[in-house]
Amino acid sequence: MVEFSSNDIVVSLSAVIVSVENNRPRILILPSGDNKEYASLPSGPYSPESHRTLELGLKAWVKSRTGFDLGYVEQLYTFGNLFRSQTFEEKGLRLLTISYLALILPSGISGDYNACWQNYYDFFPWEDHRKERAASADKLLEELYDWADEASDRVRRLERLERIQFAFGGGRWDPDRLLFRYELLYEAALITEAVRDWNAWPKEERVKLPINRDNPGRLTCKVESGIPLMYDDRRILASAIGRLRGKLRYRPLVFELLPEKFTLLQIQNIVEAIDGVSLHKQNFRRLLLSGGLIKETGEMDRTSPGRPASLFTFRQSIHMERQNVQTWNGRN
Amino acid sequence: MVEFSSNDIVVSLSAVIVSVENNRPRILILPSGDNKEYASLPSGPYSPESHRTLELGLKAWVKSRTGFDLGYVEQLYTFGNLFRSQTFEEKGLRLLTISYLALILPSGISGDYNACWQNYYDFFPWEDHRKERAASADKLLEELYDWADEASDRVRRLERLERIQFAFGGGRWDPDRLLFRYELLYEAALITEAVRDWNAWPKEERVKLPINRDNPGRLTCKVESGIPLMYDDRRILASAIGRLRGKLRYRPLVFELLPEKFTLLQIQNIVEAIDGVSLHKQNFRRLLLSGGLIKETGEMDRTSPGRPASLFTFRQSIHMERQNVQTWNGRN
DNA sequence: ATATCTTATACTCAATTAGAGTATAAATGG
DNA sequence: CCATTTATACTCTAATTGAGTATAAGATAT
Repeated sequence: MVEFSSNDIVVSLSAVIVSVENNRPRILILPSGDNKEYASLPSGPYSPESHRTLELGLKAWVKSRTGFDLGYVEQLYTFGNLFRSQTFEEKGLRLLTISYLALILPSGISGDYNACWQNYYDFFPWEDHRKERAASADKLLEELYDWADEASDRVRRLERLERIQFAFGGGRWDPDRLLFRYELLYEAALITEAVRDWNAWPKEERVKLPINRDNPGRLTCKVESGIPLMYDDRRILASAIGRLRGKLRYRPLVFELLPEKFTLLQIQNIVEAIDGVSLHKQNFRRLLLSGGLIKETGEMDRTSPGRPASLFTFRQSIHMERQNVQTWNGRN
Repeated sequence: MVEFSSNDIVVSLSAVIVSVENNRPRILILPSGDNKEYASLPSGPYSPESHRTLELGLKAWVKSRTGFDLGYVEQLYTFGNLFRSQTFEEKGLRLLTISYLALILPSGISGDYNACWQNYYDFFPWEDHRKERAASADKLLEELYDWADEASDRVRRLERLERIQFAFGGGRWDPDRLLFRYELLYEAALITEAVRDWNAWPKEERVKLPINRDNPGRLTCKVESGIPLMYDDRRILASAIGRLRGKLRYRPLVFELLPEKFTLLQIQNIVEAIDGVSLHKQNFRRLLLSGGLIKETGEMDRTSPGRPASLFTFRQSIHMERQNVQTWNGRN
């Protein structure tokens, strides 16, 4: 048997906690302040002696940092590569981060905690296409084309163009590709963190960083590319939102974000907020009704103007995640 | 900042390495022997000082244990709960396992390595429905109904029945629910590991184990429920195969398991082997041809009897994972 | 009361896709 | 020539999707 030694590994648990209020998708962050330069996701170290499972560890940390009791929690990805967290690595430690996605109902934050809600489009301004294609998407696209032009040879240039096409969709805008877009923008040094990370490391290590832009210093604030976060927290956030968008399409996750009783428009608004696109109302309705996941309560919602809407509940019978594929592709 | 201490955590990397040969889906395992009671997945501890990334660490271990250079590798899930690995936990260590799925082309194993290929239906005999519904599926189903009857009250009994329905499909058999089925069988103590784990722990801890069968000792070999593996390796395997099945449906992963040039039947056979179901040949063909992922080479395959088949290659242009949803639901 | 605004809901229609099957083609070994 | 095997083309129907139009039922302004 091989000798196990892992004294130089630090395991941390990070949470992307999402809720939607007033058509705004929000996540919980711990703001920057004092000596902290960047805001960060709620997180804490995993300690086996106090936590029976990883998930319980995560919940305990989130509770202690934000006051929230998490319900629906899903593990996402474990990050462990080099060049993620300078402060740890300088001490010879490797940071291993297990990331989680959590969905909760909107609610306030007690004054005891230094956490706050923030619209996640503040971090990805190019992602919100609900009213119209986000302006910053086109600006970033221009910058990406410049970046493609800067490639050292023809093959590399074509490869960059192809990735740009895939990410920003010659044909259709695909909300699920959020992470792919983020990583492309990072590599093109259009994301603040890319430049920050590049500058932080000694010269001889720089080539190993995942930026291959020839002049990474040229990111200035002329392009709106969102608020940076600590370490690679924005990447973790991107992977979480990308996953959430994808999963929403084939699993009944929306109900985690809805009250006991809700109207069909409420569901649609939440899905649209998360996906950043507008949907065809009548078809969305048809899909929901045929899906068999919800049932009418008989009650009416009269809080909004216009004709009152039926209130629905979701069928409790579906404890199991229903595998029913539900798609809502009809754009508006 | 909170004090980080993780001297009591052991991080290991485990691989589920899949290839398909002669319509048999196989995984690489390290057989039991000497003082090892159970076979296990190839794995090794993560050591930050030698591995830049988790994935490189995994590849290095796999190379050293089996001689294989992995190509396509995908991270799956990180397991870290208590009661996973008695040997570690007795020493006060918590085992954290990051699991990976790898796909490779079929090839032999050099005599230098003590690894071997094994059909994965040996571990999940109830999962192969290609020729007909697996016989063991129905036998296990009967046992599960007994288990449901043993529930302490009516509500619990109904909940069990519902889960059984969902897993073994009143309506349709869903290959993707492999993990769900495995966990149900484990809980009903129809999986050898369940009984092993239950017996291994001191009495006062037993209630916390995820088995709530009233008499777990009654698993005998009267039901064929597959070969057990070390620790929770069979659970890891179940999650890997479940994920592979699901992902195969909407991502072009099959090509990792195919040679440069292939016939359409070869693709179909691989998909059928992995999914454990039979598909409608003509419709499968139509789907592949309309998908735009493959192109004809002009050459013919004459190695099999019958009319020769066209040889295809997959379009190299698609570096990016194509998001094209390809479904093959037409059963035979 | 009536017009107007707003949202909900019902219904239509064409285009596409899925599921299942029939028919024919091109090879092989007797 | 035959049967046998696999490949491939084509048909047909039922669903599903994407995009509309039409109508209903409230609140509010005039």
